[in-house]
Amino acid sequence: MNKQNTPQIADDDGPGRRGKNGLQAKKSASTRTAIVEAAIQCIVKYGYAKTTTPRIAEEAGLSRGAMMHHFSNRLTVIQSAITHLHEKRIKAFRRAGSSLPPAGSNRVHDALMAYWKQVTHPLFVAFHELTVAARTDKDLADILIPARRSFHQEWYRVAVEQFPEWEGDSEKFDIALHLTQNLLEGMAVNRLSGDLDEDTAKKLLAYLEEELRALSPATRLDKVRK
Amino acid sequence: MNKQNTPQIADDDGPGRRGKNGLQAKKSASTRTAIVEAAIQCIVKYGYAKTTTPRIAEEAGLSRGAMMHHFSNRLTVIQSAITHLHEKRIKAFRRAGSSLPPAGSNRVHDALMAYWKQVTHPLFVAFHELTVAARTDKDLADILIPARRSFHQEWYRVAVEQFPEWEGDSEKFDIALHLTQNLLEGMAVNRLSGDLDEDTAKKLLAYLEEELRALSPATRLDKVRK
DNA sequence: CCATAAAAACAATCTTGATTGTTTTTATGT
DNA sequence: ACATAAAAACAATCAAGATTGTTTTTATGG
Repeated sequence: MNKQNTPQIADDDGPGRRGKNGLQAKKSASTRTAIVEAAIQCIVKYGYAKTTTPRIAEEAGLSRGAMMHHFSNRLTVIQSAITHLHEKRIKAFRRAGSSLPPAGSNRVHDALMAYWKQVTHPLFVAFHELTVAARTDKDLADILIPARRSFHQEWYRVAVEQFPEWEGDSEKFDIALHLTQNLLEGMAVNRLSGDLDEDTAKKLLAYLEEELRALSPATRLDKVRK
Repeated sequence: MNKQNTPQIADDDGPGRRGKNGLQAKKSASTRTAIVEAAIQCIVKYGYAKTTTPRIAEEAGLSRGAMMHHFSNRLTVIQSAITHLHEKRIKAFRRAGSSLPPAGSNRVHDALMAYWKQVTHPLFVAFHELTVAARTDKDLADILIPARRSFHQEWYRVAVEQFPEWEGDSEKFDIALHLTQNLLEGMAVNRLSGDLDEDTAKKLLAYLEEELRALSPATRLDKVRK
């Protein structure tokens, strides 16, 4: 079941992948991640359309020629950036999930705040830029959509893991999850364009927290089920 | 490096504005709107970044030279497209608002559906594209942000007009409006990237409708069906 | 006849992918 | 150990295509 989904990009781009170790391999890997992180930085700073190869190279502190030595074309840089971004997001998400308090009424609050922190992070901005660009760029969509699916799958998994008491009521659980996702992401997007001030955001988060508590079976009867 | 351009863009771009009327003036105005609508079409079809002057001209069925005769540069086309878009949205919104049933428990439902229809319309896609682009394009932001503010102001105005019974409880009213706006726009955005299926959307809309009813003072005394 | 719409041609810039040259690291034969 | 060859990292430049704004030419209506 978990066999076909091993998207560890077979399409190894860049120069020789033969040298398993050694000084060169280390340096190469280091420059590659520098380029990839520069690309992400550019997407956040200038937007996807203006994330050009000269800009990425400049941000990474290399010549464009050197960069093209590590990535044969622009799209492979973007592809690596997406997987890099994806892994970082997943990692941050798991960390946030596992650092939730073991039990108590604050768990909903903390989880909500953790997710809000996620969507107000620059990484989300980058993903949002890519998502919008992917709407009209099939090549990009083919790379991005699997990553998005994987992320939401992981989101669901962590949520189930953190709130097992909800498993009995999958209908309400689904509503709670999708409500949270769509509202918070909508808030995040509107916040980016200055359409959502901090004050209103706080109120909405507080309201959503109430709603989630009401949807939760644990507090439905005012007692914690184990 | 810091190109500060004049914000006081005269609304009047294009060729001679002398001929107030007459056949030529009419034709000119007609081609202008054709160009503007072609620009909007391009934004929806290709995205903002790929909405280039040759593409707009092609979409409008003119030569690029003819188009540049009516609009001195690319940004003025975009500016006209934004105001055009803005007016269309406002108009559609007012129409939807005024066609709500005069009273009854279905008014919340109908209003919700009307707004959902708005955000699933291509016009919203265009606005969303522009909004994302404006994040990293100050010239565009200077044009777009006032339009957005105006629209949300109008949204608020229509909402107050349609639901006067809420005026007494402005706190809950604000929550209801912002909740609706952020959730539905978030849903609309996720729908564009295939992250929200129709089924889940329906469930979320139904859930939100319940919530809005619960927030409404009109049905506060009614027992909310659980 | 003249002003405007429309089309075409033009120059400047930018981006991309490719090619070529230079330096540094790694491998190898004696 | 060491000289030398191979490979990789890095840099610089070039040609092709696209986009933008400007200018010039043609068509058309009053």
